[in-house]
Amino acid sequence: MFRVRFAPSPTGYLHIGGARTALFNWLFARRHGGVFVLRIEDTDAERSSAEMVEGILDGLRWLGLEWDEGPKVDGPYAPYFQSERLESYRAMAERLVEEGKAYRCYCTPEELQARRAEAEAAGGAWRYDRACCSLDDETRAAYEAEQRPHAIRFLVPPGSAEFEDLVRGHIVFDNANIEDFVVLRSDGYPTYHLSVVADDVEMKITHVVRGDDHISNTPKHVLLYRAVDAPVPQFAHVPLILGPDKKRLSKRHGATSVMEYARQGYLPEAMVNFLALLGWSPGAGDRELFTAAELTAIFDLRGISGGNAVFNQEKLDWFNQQHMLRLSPLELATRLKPWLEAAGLWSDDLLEERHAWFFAVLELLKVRAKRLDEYAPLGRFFFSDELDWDDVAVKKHLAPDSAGDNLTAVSAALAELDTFDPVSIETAVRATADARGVKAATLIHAMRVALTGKTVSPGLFEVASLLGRERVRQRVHAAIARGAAARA
RNA sequence: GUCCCCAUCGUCCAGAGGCCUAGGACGCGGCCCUUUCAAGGCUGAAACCCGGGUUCGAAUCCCGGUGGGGACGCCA
Repeated sequence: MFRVRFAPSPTGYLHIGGARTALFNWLFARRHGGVFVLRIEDTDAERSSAEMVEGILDGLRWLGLEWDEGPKVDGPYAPYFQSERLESYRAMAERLVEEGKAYRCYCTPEELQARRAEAEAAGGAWRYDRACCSLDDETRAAYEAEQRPHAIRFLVPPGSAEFEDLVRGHIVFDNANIEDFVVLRSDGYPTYHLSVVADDVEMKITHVVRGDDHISNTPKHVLLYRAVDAPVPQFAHVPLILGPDKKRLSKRHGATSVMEYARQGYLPEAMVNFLALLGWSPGAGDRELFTAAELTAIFDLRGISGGNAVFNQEKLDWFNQQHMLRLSPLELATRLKPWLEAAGLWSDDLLEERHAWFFAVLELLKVRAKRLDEYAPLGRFFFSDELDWDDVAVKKHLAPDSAGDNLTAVSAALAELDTFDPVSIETAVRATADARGVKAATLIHAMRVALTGKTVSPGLFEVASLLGRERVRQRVHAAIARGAAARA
């Protein structure tokens, strides 16, 4: 049974990179019938907050990445907050000290910083000098007697740390390049290295799928696994997501929080599809559009590419539109509700007695919208009689001398229609154009401005049909007046 | 600076020695459709970082260089 985990630190919202890591873990678990664990790494009390935990949970829920064990779900290895598992880390650290695999370090952060700065000024890379490793018994006893605060450092053994990475292959680090890292801070809290390993061991994690930025931490982890005699899990380090400038994606690049995209009108299914294909490929075939369910059926770690990937919002837009196009009318309508409400265009009968009309409207709008936020501005004229007039359009299509007569004629022709469907309307408009010796386009453009206030809209005949005979009549007449006013 | 990772169109990917005249997608250009804008169809421009090997044959394997990224915290 495969067990994977996503282990975010609640020091910020769920960002794009974390979301993709979570997605890969989730897909891997679902693909192999494994368990997806969510563990909150809140051992940095200073920077962690409950609010951020909620933010991360919201992000995961929005994406649909439900976890099998973790906050609010629980499981055999609860609790899933590291701040509630401190005893376990302390025990592991003490065990390492007892076994001579770690030692107490009495150097203060200030001293270390000074020594580090000194070494760097001299042009060398600083590595802890093991000052406290070779303390004589007397000094050590004295320190202990006065209960001097101390951290616990792992004693890096000679040799090398190597591991098999599922996406990179064999990776070797010379232990000489690894310093005696702190595993337990002087305040009794574990550092990341200790807590991840301790938890991954206890939670029986079999595959660690995480960002590339952890690759240089991995040898430390391997050393810890060995020190406590635990089986080393499989690692898979996935490439990072970069901004357009090829730098690691960060706030500088604009929206990086997943929920920010939700607020911008993106669909979670589009985000999932897009993220899945950022750094991963199903291999053969040219298909790019997938649902989450489809992805869980084909996801394979072997399809992860080696190089970093640049986040391309234009492609996200495309995915978003494609997924919107595939939503059922009811589903689309449901997602749109908050947006139309915010625009003051919503009313409950849109999903009740007027649903057929509403769905038809959405059908016309959805090929023109890339995001959910675009429906209201695009289709406002369907829902409200207060048109947002484009002055240039009025001047061009309504103000000309012939415009009034043209519209009057069209209006008269439409009034004769038995049925107010697109085909009948089109026939009537074209016939009117012929009768008046003008191009149909002239009437169509004037009609469009009359009905929508703008020069851009869905097909005029569909628009007119959906607006209905009465509203069309009223708007055309209002437009004639407006045109006359603009002329004067 | 040290260590590690990576390297195919502008971007995301395909390519696991001959199938490559290097394929798809986004974006960009053109054409078609057409009442505008989209969507859709067709189509064009656009890449194997460089240098050495190995091989009958290399985008694919090896070495070096260059370039990019990441890590070097009592952050995670």
